[in-house]
Amino acid sequence: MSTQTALPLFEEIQLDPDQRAAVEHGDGPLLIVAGAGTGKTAVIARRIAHLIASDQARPSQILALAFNEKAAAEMQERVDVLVPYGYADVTIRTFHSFGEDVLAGHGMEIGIAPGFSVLDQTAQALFLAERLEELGLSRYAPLSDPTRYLSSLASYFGRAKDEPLWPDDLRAMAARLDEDDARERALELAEAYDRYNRLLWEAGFVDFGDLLALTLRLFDESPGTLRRFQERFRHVLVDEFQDTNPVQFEIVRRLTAIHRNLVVVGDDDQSIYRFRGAHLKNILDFREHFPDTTQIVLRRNYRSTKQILEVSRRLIVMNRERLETRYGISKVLSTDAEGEPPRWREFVGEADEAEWAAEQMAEAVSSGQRRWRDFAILVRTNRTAEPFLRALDARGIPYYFSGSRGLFQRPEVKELVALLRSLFQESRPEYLYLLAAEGYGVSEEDLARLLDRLPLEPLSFRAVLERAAAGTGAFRDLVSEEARARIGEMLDHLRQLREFARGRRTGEVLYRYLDLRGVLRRLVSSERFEDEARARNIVKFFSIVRSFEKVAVSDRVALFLRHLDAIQEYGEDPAVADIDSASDVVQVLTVHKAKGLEFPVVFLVQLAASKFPTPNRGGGLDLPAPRADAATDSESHREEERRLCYVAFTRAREELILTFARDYGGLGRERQPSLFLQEAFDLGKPLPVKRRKRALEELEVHRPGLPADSIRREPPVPRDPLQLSFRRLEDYETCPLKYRFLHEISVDPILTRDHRVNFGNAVHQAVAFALNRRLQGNAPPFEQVAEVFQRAWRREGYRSEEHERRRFEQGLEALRGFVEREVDAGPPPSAVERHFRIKLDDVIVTGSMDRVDEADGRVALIDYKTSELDDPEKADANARESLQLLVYALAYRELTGRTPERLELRYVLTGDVGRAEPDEKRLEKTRAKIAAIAASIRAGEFEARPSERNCSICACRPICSRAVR
DNA sequence: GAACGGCGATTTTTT
DNA sequence: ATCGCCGTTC
Repeated sequence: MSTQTALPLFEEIQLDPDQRAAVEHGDGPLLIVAGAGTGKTAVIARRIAHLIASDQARPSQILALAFNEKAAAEMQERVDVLVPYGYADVTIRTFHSFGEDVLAGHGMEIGIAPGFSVLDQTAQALFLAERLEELGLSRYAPLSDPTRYLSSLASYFGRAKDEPLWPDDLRAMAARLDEDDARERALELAEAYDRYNRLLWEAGFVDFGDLLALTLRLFDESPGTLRRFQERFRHVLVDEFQDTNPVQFEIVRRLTAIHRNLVVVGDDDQSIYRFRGAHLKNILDFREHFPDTTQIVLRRNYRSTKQILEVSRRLIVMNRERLETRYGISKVLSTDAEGEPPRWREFVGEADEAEWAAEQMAEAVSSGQRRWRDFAILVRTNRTAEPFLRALDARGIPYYFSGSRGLFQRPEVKELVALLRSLFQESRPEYLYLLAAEGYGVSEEDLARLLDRLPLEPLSFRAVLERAAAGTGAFRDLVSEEARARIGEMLDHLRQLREFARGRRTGEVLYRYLDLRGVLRRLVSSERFEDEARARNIVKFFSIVRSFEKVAVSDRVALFLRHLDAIQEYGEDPAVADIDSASDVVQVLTVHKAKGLEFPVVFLVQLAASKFPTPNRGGGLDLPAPRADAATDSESHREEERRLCYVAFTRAREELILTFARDYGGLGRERQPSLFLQEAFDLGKPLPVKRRKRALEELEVHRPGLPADSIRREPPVPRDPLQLSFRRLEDYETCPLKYRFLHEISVDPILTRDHRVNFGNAVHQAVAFALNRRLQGNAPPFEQVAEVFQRAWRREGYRSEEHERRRFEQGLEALRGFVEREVDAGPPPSAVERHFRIKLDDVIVTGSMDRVDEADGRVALIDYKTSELDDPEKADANARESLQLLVYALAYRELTGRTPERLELRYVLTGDVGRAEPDEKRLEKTRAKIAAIAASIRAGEFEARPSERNCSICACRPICSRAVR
C-alpha cells in the first residue's frame, strides 16, 4: 500500500498501473497474483469501492470472502473507509460465517434442523467422546485407551469435509486400497464418519466443516436456492485464495457459475495452511478452471527494502510448485526502498541466541532509534519460544507472546481448578495437594512428611491436613510452624467457600476465592507486565465458566467440573489470553500468526536443521487416497516449510535478522544451520560438524527460570544404600521429577489410579495364580483362574460401565487363551514371581520376575504384558530392548552365575511373543545406566523432563507444575 | 552406496 | 510408539 496518507476519497489515492488494472477490471474471472507487500487487501477494498462508484454493482450485490476473521475484519475496515457514507452493506464474511448464514436461511431444504447449533472444536470433542461407543470403532478406540484417537478422528472428519468427501466417497476410496490392513482401517474410519454425521444430524448439530460441506450440498441439491444467491451476488471476491480448500473453491464456483464475476487474490508462495486442508492447487490450477481468466501480477512491493526482497526471492525460487514455473510468469518484486542486507548470526547455545536478540532490541530502544513495538521475534513453533521469553523477562522488556494453547497450564489457572476440585471432589486429593503446594506455598518437604503418614493412618489426605493444622498428637511437630499456618488458612478458606457455594454459580465461587486471597487486588495494582498477563488469563478462565453457564442445565460447580474433565481429557487447551495489540511491546509470534503482519525489524530465530524446516512426520490419520510416494510427500512438506520461511522473511520492512544456535540441548552433536539459511545466503556445503560443548548446555538448566515454574530445589539428603527397582529406574529415566514425586515424596496414595493399572494388576494376578498351580503340578480349571481375575478386578477409572464391561470381557477372553496355551499345554515354569535382591556396585536392585523357565539346560526369563501390541513384528525388538528384561538378566546372572539364554515378552491380550537373546553389550550398558541413574539420584538431580508424550500418560500430571498439555 | 542401528525429538491453527 | 537423521558397517 502507498505510504502516502491520502484522504479517504478513494478516487484520489495513488494506484500503480497493475493495481489500477485489477481495480478497474470489468466482468469475468480475474486472478490477481499478489506477492508479499503488494497491497492486496487494499486492492480488493479499492475494487469494491470502484464497483460501487462506477455503478457496476450495488453494495448488496457484492460478496467478499476471507478465510479468517482477522482478514475479514481488516477488509471491512478498509471498505468502510473507502466507500461513501451510506453504502456499507457489502457482504464481507469468512467462508464459515457465510455458510452458517446460508444454512440458517435455507438449510431446511435439505433437512437440516432449523435452529441448529454449531459445535466449536471443544464441543465437537465432547460430542465425540460421549458417543464414542456408537461410532462402531475397534482399532481406533482401543479398550486400553478408548479416547486415544479422539482428536485425530475429529481432524480426519474435518479433512474429509474440506474436500468434501461424503461417507460413500470414503467407502469407495477405501475399497480401492490394495493392502488389506490399510483398507480395513480406511473402512473403519469411513463407517465412523458416517455414524458421526448421522448422530450430529439427529441431534441438530453441525460442526465447522459442515458449515462449508453442507452449504455446497445445499447448492447442489437445491438449484432454486443457489439461483437466488447467484442473482443476489453479482460480484464475488476471495482474499487469500492460496489458503482456501477445495470445498471453498467449489462454493465460489457455484456462486459465480452464471455471471462468472469472480475475483481471487492470492500468492502461491504464501500458502501455509496445508495441514488444515488448504490446497495449493486451487490457485495453481485456477487458469485451468477458468481458461478465459484475466491474470494480473502485482509486482510492486510497498513494504520491504530491496535487500530483504532479494534474499527472500533467492529462497522461494527453490520451490518447484509455483505459478512462476507453471506458467513462466515473473513475480519478481520491485521496490525503491534500500537498506542493510539481511544478516545472519550463529551462537553457541540457545540462551546466547535469545540474549543477543534481547540485547539488540534493548540497545536500539535505549538509544531512541526504535520502540518496542517495532520488533518481532518469529519462531517456528510455540514451544521453542521459551528462551526468548526468558531473555526478554530478564531485561524487563515488555512483550506479547501468542501461544496457541496453554491456558490450563498457567499456574494461576491451575490454582483455580485445584480450588474447585478440592471443594467438590473429595475423591481427588491430588488437587488438594496442588492447592496447598502451589496456591498456598506449603513446602514440598512438609507435604512429603504428611504423605508419609498416610499409609499409617486410616485417614484421608484431607483429614491428615486437618490434624497437621491443629497440631494434635502425632502431628504436632510433623510440619513447620509456617506450613501449619498456611494449611490452616487454606482449610479455613475451603470451609468458608463450601458454605458460600451452596446454591451459587461457579463464577461466584471463584470470585469469592480470588477475593479471599486478595489476588485480584494484587494483580490489578501491579505495574508488572506478567501480572497483567496473569489477570487476563484469570479473566479468560472466567469466560469459559460463563460460556458453560449459558449451555448448562444447572450451573453447579460439580457439573462444571465434569465439563472441565472432558475438556482436559480430550486434549482441548485454550490459548492464553490475548493482550492489547496496540501496546508498545515486542511481539513474539509463530510465523503462522505473523502472516499478514509487518514489522520494521524482524528476528527470525532458531533457523537450525530439524527446527526449521521441521522434520516431515506423518502423524494423524490419512484420507484413503492412494498414498503419494514418500519422496514426493517429503518434498512437498519441505516446500510448505519454505513458503513459511518466505512468509517470515517478507514480514520485515527494514531489517531482517536471522539467527540459530549450534546447540539446543538434546542432539549429541552440533546443529547445522537451516537448509533455508544455506539457500537464502548461498552458503553452499554445510559447515563441518563439531562435538557439542556439553557443559554450556548443562548450565542452561540451572539458569534462573520463569517464576513459579520450577520445583524448589533442596539439598540432597543421604541416600545410602540406594535401593532401586525396575519401576524406579524406568520412572527416573522417563522423568526424574516423576521419580521424586512417586518414590521420594510418595504421592502415590493421593493419586487417582488409571484403569490400565487396575486391569494389568488383575490379569497379572490371575496369570500368576495359574502358573503357580501349574508349577505345583496341577493346572487349575479355567473357572478358578477367572475367579481370581474377578476378585482382583477394581472398578476405578473406566469411562463407563460399558467400557468396564468390555474390558472385563477382554481380560477374561485373554486369560482363556493364556490358560490354553501356557497352562494346559506347554512346559511348566521353573519359578513364578521370582523375587530378587542383588547388589550391583553400590546399588541394591530389587524386582520380581514373572516367570523363569529352566528346561533342557536353557534358561528363559519371561515377563507378561497386558499392554496392546500394535505391530507383532515389533515384539522381538521390544524384548531385545526391554530395560526390564535386561535388569532381570543381570539379576539372574548375579544370583546363579549364568546368563539366561533367552528373554521373552508375552503379550497376554494377543498371544504374541517377543524373543531375544541378551547380548553382552546391552547388559553392560544396562549396568552403566543403573549406575548413572543412581549417581544422579544421589546428587539430588530431579529436573523435570516434560514432553507431551511423557506427561500425557503420567499419573503425576495433576500435581505437576511442569507438565505440558 | 545401501542397510543397519543408535539416538533424539515429537507442528503449524481456523472456523 | 515412531520416525528421521546421521554415523557406522559391510
